[in-house]
Amino acid sequence: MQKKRTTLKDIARATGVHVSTVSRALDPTERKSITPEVVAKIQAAAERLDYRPNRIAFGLRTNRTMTVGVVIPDITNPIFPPILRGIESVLEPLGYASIIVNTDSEREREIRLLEVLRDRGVDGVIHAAVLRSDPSIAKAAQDGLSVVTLNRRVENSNIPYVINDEDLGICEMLRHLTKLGHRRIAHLAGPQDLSTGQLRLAAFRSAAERMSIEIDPQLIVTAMRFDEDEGARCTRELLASGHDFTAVLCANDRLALGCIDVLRENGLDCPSDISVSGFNDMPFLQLARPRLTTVRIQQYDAGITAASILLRLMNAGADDDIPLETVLPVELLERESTGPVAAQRR
Amino acid sequence: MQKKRTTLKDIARATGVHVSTVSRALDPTERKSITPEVVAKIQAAAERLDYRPNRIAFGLRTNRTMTVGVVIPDITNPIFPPILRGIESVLEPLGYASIIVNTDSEREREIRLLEVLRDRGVDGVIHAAVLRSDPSIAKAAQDGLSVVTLNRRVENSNIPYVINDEDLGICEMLRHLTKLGHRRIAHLAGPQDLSTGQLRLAAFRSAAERMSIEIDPQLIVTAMRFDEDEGARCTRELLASGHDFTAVLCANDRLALGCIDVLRENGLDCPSDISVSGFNDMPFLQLARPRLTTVRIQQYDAGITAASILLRLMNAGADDDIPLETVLPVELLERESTGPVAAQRR
DNA sequence: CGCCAATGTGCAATCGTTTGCATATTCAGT
DNA sequence: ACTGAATATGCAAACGATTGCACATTGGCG
Repeated sequence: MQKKRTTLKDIARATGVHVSTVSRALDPTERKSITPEVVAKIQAAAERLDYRPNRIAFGLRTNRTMTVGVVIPDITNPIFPPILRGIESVLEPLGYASIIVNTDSEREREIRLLEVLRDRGVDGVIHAAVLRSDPSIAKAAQDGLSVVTLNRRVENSNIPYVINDEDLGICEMLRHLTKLGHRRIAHLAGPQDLSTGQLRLAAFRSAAERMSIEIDPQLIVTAMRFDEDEGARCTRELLASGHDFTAVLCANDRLALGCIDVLRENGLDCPSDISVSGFNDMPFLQLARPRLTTVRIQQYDAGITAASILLRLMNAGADDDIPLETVLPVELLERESTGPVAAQRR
Repeated sequence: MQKKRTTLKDIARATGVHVSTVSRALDPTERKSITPEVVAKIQAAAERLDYRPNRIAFGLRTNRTMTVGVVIPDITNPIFPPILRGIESVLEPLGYASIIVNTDSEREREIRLLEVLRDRGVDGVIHAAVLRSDPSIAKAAQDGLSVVTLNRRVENSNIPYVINDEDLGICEMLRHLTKLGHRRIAHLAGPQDLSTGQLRLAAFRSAAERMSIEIDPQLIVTAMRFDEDEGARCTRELLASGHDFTAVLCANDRLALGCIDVLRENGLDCPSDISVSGFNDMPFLQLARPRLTTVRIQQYDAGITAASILLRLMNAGADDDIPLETVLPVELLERESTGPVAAQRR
């Protein structure tokens, strides 16, 4: 029932020229081949009739939809909104719109949603939910779809990725804890099929080795998801194991929040009994008490960076060489959840 | 550089029938007019060639993009992600994709983004960022665009809207406070150009009247935005006014969080000195201490409801009568930020 | 055996653009 | 004034689907 919009044909009729002339007059790069006064006439008519180009027809003809897909695990996870705003801040001014889809970290969903995006002819995809080995996205990239991955990377591929300096973050955190006197340090690792989980665990191991801290293998527990429930479960496991520890370095903030809750349930105070650290500095973390010591990652900037790379990818001359890896700096935030190792141990 | 996809024409060539026959064979509602064996042959070919319909071409021909626009103030505000998931949960299975845009509550941005959405030929719009009087969206609806507003409503229009039972929520909160003995109750009102702000203030006034509680006009302070900074500012104003109060009923959670911070800065404990209440029960609120007494609104369900109504609107026979107003139930959550009025007043 | 209705398929136009090519006009140079 | 280039515009074919209509085939029935 939409009131019909004015088309090139309408303008052509109104100005007495051919529709192709109108098309050229309205296209900045083609405009030069048209007499200035007829350009003026056409622009005036376009203005008067309130012409708005039909992007669908444009898309069909040119095979460019000016749309990008953004794949994330779950928009409800607060680290993603800032990323999305970052992406939007570079893409939207250029006329791109984005379609955001949530995979809930389910492989079938991810595959299906990727199909959906391709069906809609997106010009590119920013993917913040890839698995470490992810054939579907690799294949899409192979087929010529422009793809950038964010926060994670798919191995053995030449898909550009933007990640945070996980290594440095973990390393600084570990140094921070040792400086406070901690030696028996547990690690709540993230899911190992996600590159962040895997990277942070590897970073933990290698940093410990470098600093000559002996890590009891029993003190490394792996979560199946990055959420509070898993943080709680892993902490219970840790306590049940009977192995002693004075600090827990968690692979992200949500694990840390779950961890602190369980410690409290068991009469252990954070930080006076046990220190706990997070990773990400997610939004709203400042509401939690004790305020969590964590590693800040650049969420908004990550979005900006990924979008910029995607742009270059989409408009790439083959000449253009796009950086495969971009590592964003991180920052240690010392707050209240970590403190000096207690004098008397439990 | 995309590897070219298979089209109806390819299937037609492969099966030796006309492209229109292929189209019909693949369309469930048209299928019945084609001989079963040729349907089978066509489907087999479609399968074999991995045919995926081109939605762009479909959109151009049928004027249906199977895309809806979702307009929100800011995805970074945690009440929106659940709403979006709710919307997605009904629209995505039906083949719709959504384009989400952030207005940052700026009128020009809102107008421009609405244009963007219309340019892209969205089939409908869910608008959670309208102003109380909003000509641009009213005009769009007039032009035949399907629109539903969410959380807010535009006055003097017949645009269907989904809101929460603000009235009931405020009323129950006020009753809760009075039951605790509070009489001198302040109100941190939201922006009055947003219908939630306006509705909640009106509800506050009328509920107070119904309960015969006298409200000092000086104890009503209006925020310019729904955020912590404004909550803080208004609370300072309240304290500076010198008027006495024992409770602050805030128009939303973020105002309440800002309020509590400022009270604490001034040596006032919540709830033992002053009770504070919020509204929305936004995600991550449970991290805050004291845990905030608030009114839970149904965020996910609001998304579901709005999407369902939009669907009916988009597929409306004129016969179909769509509810103009949907009011979702709310629930009072008594937590720690409200308590009995202190024996000795400051 | 012939006629008509029913059924299945093909034809071609259409949606609104873009774009390679053909054509018409202008203009400069001799 | 005539040729040839340069320049501006028009023509028409795409892009990939849908859909009203025409046509051909079949089968039933008198």
